[in-house]
Amino acid sequence: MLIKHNPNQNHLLAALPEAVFGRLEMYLELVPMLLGDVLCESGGKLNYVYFPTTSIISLHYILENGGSSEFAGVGNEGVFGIALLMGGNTTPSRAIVQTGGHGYRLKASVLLEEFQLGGLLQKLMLRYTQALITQMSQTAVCNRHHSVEQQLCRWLLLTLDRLPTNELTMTQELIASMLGVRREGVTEAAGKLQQIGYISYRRGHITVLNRVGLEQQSCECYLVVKKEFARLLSDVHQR
Amino acid sequence: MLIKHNPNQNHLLAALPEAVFGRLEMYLELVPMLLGDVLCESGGKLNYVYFPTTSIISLHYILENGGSSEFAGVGNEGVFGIALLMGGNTTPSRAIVQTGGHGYRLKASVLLEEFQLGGLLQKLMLRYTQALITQMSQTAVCNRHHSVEQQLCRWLLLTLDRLPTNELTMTQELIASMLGVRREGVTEAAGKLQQIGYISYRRGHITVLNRVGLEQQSCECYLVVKKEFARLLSDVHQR
DNA sequence: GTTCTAATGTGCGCTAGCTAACAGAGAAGT
DNA sequence: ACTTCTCTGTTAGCTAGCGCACATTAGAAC
Repeated sequence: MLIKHNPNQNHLLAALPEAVFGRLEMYLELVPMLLGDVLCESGGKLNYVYFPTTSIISLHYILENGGSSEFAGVGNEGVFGIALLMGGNTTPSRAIVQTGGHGYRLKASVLLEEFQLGGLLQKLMLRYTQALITQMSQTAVCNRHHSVEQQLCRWLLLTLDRLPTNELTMTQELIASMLGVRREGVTEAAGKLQQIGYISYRRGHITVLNRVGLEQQSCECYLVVKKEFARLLSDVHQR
Repeated sequence: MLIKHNPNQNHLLAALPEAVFGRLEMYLELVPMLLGDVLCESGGKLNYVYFPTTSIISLHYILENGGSSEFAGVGNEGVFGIALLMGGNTTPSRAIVQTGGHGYRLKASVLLEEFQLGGLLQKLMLRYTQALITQMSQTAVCNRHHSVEQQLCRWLLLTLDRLPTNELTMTQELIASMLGVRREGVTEAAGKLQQIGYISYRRGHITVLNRVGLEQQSCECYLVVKKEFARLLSDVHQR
């Protein structure tokens, strides 16, 4: 099975002007990213930034008592490793591969050098940073106010937007740890969504049957995030 | 009553090298910031960035159903208006004055111009952005996992760190809208804290009597945020 | 096919926080 | 002093989600 990989599968890389991309191209490494891979531990040093193409990265915080929650996700629309550009080198959170696939990585120093030229790459990265901020703040509010079912819808939709198909490979246990709720809570919510025919699932695989339905069942948070990403990153030039 | 105001009361302004500060100084406007002032509506245009000195700004998101939650606060350690530098010009959130006082504002274009020089101001702003990101992500996790009482402690401590005294002027109603919980929930938690002697309050005024106690009662989130701010912004040169 | 393991289904008691309604008590104005 | 208004205290159900225990079953491994 020969799959064609291409940096342009990542929207940010695809949005770089020819000249910038040319400078970076030779340093881009295609890497397989397996489910569960930890790209960066809490407080760990970041040596690379990652541009997912077919994979999805989840940004988590792990509490002292073992609990955890995702506060942002990164798929083919984005990049993981922003903290490097911000000058922090690390973060108190953990980055883990939530959906296996591929991505391109770039040595920190290479990206940083280009960033400091202050050109379009810088602009693009900053725009993306703001989009990420919106995602985080919305997650904070959503965690406070919305039901597990609403949050599951939001999460499914955001994940779906990053994948080429309408099927995701994902156990309920894993989803629960993303949302920071009990596995049983996810089972219940997912069961409900299956009953009304919006999704169907079997052991580790979820297929979305009715996207519009999910959007209606979801809280407003999904659309807020989606629209903000579109607003911030729509006017960036695509090669 | 003559209070001496000084831009150096804001830590970011104070951290600017002489040369940079010199370029900005003439554009800095001292402005009173009154409790409840809305600096920026959701989706509203940002014309200024604000460097609080004695005031505190709260970043909120207002839900369709009227509910709301703070996802970050900005005091004398920071600046409001980062979205301008990120190139977004606006955000889906609202910025409101949570504690009245003063601050300095700067025309967006002036700061942006200096930012684009790529010097120390840029570095400082990016560092601060990362600290803000930590605050937001921690708020997201905290909202999911911790009790109202723990969150109240966290919030009191973060607010206290931005004020010169150990008294805050703040009704329980207002705190509740910050935390995104019921007013009664705050009454109960505050009552408990008062009973064990950590705070005392009367109609709109809260005095912290035992800071260490609060830290123990609080969830880990307070210290995570505090330490990350220190880590990211400690090595910046202070004039 | 058989076995075994991990994923899912379900039930039960419990608690935190919510809705709602109202009582008491400072503070501020007249 | 008196009124008024806003803040705080308190109560009584109610519900979502939790913790825990255990049953069931799909699918992988052998």
